[in-house]
Amino acid sequence: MGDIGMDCNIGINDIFRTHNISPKLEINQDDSSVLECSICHDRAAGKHYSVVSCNGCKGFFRRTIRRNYKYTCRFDKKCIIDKLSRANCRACRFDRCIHFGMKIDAVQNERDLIGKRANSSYKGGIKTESESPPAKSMLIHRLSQTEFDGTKQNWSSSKSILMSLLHFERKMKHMRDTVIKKTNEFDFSLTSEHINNKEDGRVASVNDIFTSLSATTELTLNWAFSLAPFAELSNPDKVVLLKNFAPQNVVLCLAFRSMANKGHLTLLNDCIIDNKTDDINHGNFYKNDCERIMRECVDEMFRLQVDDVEFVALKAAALFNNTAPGISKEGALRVLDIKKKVLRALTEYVQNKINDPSRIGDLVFSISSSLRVLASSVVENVLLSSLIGIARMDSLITEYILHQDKQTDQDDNASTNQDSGCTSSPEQNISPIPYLNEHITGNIGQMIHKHHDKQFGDIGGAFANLQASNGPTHHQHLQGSQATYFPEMKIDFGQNHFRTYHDMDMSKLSYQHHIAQIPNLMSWHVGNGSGESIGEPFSSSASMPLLPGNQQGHGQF
Amino acid sequence: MGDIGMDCNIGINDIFRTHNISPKLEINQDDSSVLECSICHDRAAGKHYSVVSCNGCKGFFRRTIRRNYKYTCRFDKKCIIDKLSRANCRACRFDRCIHFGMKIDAVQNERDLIGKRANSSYKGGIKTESESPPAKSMLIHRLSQTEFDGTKQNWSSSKSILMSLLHFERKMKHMRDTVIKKTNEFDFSLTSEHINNKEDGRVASVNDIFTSLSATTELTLNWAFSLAPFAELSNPDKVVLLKNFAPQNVVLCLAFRSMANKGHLTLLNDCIIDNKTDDINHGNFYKNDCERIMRECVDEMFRLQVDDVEFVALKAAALFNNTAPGISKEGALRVLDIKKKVLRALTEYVQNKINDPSRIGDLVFSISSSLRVLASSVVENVLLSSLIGIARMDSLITEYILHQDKQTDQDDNASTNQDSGCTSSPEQNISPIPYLNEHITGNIGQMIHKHHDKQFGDIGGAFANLQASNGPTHHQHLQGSQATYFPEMKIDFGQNHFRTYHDMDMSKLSYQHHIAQIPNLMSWHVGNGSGESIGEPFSSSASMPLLPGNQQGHGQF
DNA sequence: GGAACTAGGTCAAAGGTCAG
DNA sequence: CCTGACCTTTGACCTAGTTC
Repeated sequence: MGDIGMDCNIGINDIFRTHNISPKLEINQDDSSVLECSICHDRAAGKHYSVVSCNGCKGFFRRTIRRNYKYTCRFDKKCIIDKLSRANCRACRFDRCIHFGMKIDAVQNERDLIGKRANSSYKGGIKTESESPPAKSMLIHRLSQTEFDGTKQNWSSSKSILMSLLHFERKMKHMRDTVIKKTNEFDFSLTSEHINNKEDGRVASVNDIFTSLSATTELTLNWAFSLAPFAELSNPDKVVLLKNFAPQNVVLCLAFRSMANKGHLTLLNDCIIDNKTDDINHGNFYKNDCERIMRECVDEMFRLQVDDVEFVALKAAALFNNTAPGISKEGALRVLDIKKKVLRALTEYVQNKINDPSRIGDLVFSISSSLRVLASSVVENVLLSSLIGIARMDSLITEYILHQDKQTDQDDNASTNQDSGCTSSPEQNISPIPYLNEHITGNIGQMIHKHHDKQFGDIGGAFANLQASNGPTHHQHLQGSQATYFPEMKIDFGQNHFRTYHDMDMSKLSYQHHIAQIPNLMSWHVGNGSGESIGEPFSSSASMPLLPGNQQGHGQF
Repeated sequence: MGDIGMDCNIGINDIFRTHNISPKLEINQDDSSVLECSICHDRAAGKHYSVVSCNGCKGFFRRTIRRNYKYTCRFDKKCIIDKLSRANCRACRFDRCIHFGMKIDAVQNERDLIGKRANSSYKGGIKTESESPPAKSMLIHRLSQTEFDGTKQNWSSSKSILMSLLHFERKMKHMRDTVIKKTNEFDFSLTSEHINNKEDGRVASVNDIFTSLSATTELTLNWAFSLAPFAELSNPDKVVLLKNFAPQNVVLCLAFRSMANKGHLTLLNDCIIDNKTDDINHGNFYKNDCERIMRECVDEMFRLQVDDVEFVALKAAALFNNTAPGISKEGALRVLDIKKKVLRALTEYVQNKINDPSRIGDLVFSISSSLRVLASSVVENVLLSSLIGIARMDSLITEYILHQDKQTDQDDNASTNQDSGCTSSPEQNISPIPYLNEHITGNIGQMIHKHHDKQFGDIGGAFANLQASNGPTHHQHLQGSQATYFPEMKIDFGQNHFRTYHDMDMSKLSYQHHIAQIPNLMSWHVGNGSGESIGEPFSSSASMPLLPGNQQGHGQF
């Protein structure tokens, strides 16, 4: 209390000053929620005792003065005062009130009881259900309505960071249906699929999987671009971060969404992937990933009971990855700064939330350690799905999950009908960074992914020779109607698959000789269920011991 | 929505806002004011944590959450909870609290003191404050002095955990030279190598790389078995954890050892791998991994200035992975408990060491997020090295890095001369867990890794045909003395390589048809630098745009 | 008169206390 | 040590007085 003297220059000046600085400008420009309490960074409710402050600090100051409380800090007078911790140390909170200029004299004496609502009308009438929902829904309404214009986001305090993240998370949720609907217009699947219902919901088809993947990616982009610190990065850095982050986000969101489930994953469009029952549509192709994501991520999230705040913070930490391959030096520094802030906010939140000193480490370690490795697995699956011809990809998946730069130098018309709005903005100023897709972790994946050589014909020929020299016994499926991914091969390839080839813009991405390396996979995955697929390369059940289930057995094998 | 769960979206606000949702509906519904506690039917004192409840249950719930108590019912989880018996079974009482909807998130963190106890006896807060500074400086001192004998290990307190870990870390360091010397007796390399010195030290040969890999693995096993909580696990669980951990540990130790370096990695035997200059021995095979490990791990460790304590704690957290594939349920629980203790110890250490609230999150996130993905990349590299014939593996690498179960039904004598003492113990009681090598993350790697088919001869033949059909121009290096990995091929394979084949026990692991799929990779990686390597499959610099640097240009290409 | 502010007050539901 | 009756503080929401 001794330092009150410093701020005792209250008087006529202050009265004038209040008016002069009146922040009307900000208020009507944006929503009032932008104003932040000087003392604790909570949302302010206007000026109180000359200081922009929240209701809590207002009441606290009034009570303190009225009742002449004296506080003593039990620590070293440096307590952090934010929304979560402001009640922890009243001495430091009051210090801040004084420091930021709350006027003791502005606290008036107790008034006469004005209690018009004395005990009867207020309680019964007002609070019964009819009025309390408006109050709450107003907040949510305002949160979801408020348009953060980027300049107004406050990323300085832990609290405001988490609030921003939560806000935009909520916003993305609202966009979900719209995005899914739009994405649904694109047909990802290349095979006819059975619709399959279980007690938990509709079992995901290949189309469902890729629709959810694409929609998740679109939401991810929207989300990232809403975040002020992200928007301030250079365009190349934005792309680098997004490419690095998008696959991880797929895993993260999938896991979080599936947290409460028992034994299945719930896709963005509410379809489920079950790792227990066999799936006739995708032949257990995704089961392995599914099992891993559940064991390493979903179960861990469930064990930890990860909440919304922790989820958004981990998400942001993964986005702002200062070691993302290809990031600029300045970008790395800025990104690191943000990452640290986010993780600091998470730490403070977790430690305030629960008195469990092991939680922060457990949470961060358990989730982050599996995130990238799972993401890389998912990416490889997607890559395989496209190579093998299970599904075709839209531009979003191609660019942000498979990390294939879009090029426009050649004729491709198949991929033009499906540009999703938000992708255009990040793409305009991209410099040609040599990008390593590190989600395809190892050498094998990377080799398949990266090499753009020009020996298509050569390898294609080698491949053809391989087939020829082995004779029909082992590889005769390649002569069936499904066997066609190489225009050069000229072996009865159907229109359908030719289109696939173009849709994926594979001619520019030069996976050709690698495709040549996985002929078996092609026949394994393509065109089952039609009854006429020929030549399973893994001809006996013993040959595929690691894909359990009954994907053998269709056709005549 | 259904997306993130309606009740999960507790924002920070909600912690303080719970009381807004307070419709007094129940009041007039019941007679006068005799509200009844939902949990124990005692007289309620209003709503608490969203549930109409009595003061007792309110306080009980708050204490349980605050202090993170875990209860176990001694009976059959059906205990009656009423006013008289509510204190009899905490587990069932807490169950009812949860069941009737008490919100964990509504429990706030501790607040400032309000009452009278300030005068004398209260000890909260002050106690830890005054004791922690000595603990900090003393810790390191005592850690470096204390001698543990294994049976006396104390894993209950944070301090003692870190001391144990530091102690055994130091012990491993002392064993280094011995282990390296022993490992050196085995010749890993299959090619003649040039010895190359740079200002920083000797450039690692292939032999150096695998010697260090094997020696690191051996030290890892020794280290793990020294740890009391590890030793108490079942043998199968030990193996599961070690297989999961060993590759990560390779990355972790490599990065930590190289932390102070600028631009190169230092192997266990002090040789260096430089990612800048070309290396004629391994033809830049490892450069990509090297670059990634440096950027994602070494640089981050340097930035964070990770110290010994933090290092050992992260190591232990990675070892005690409760989601390791194949772990038993009981094992997972025990391992989780240890992991949490370790991470708690790390958290406390970091927060005592430095007043930087962001550090713990930054440290754990930055290191753990890249660990597994890097490890999987290294594993794939090792796998490729052995498949391609760059090097042969000893039993340690085969088992703990490549995760290939040893089998003894066939004749192999080459691997008997190098069993390293500690490996025998975990192996005796291993039940045949189907083990998925998750370090080879994606489908591509997993397919290569997992399929045990019986088509060796067939595919081997296919491979031979491929070589033949391509003619000598492209693959003729395979006909050099190094070119022999398939006994069936009968192309001049030397005794040495026959032994390699047996060492790896490849006949059981059947990578064969996949090997057939990567012929190009072999010629790319093998045997360049000798001046006579012919037929780089990636023939122009434009063909490998994603490996920046100057690795093109050796040989005549 | 009324919109915008900022004093004031209210009270459910957080918190803490400390004998038992 | 935990319990729980009892007390204090908090802060979202509301009213009212003042100014423009």
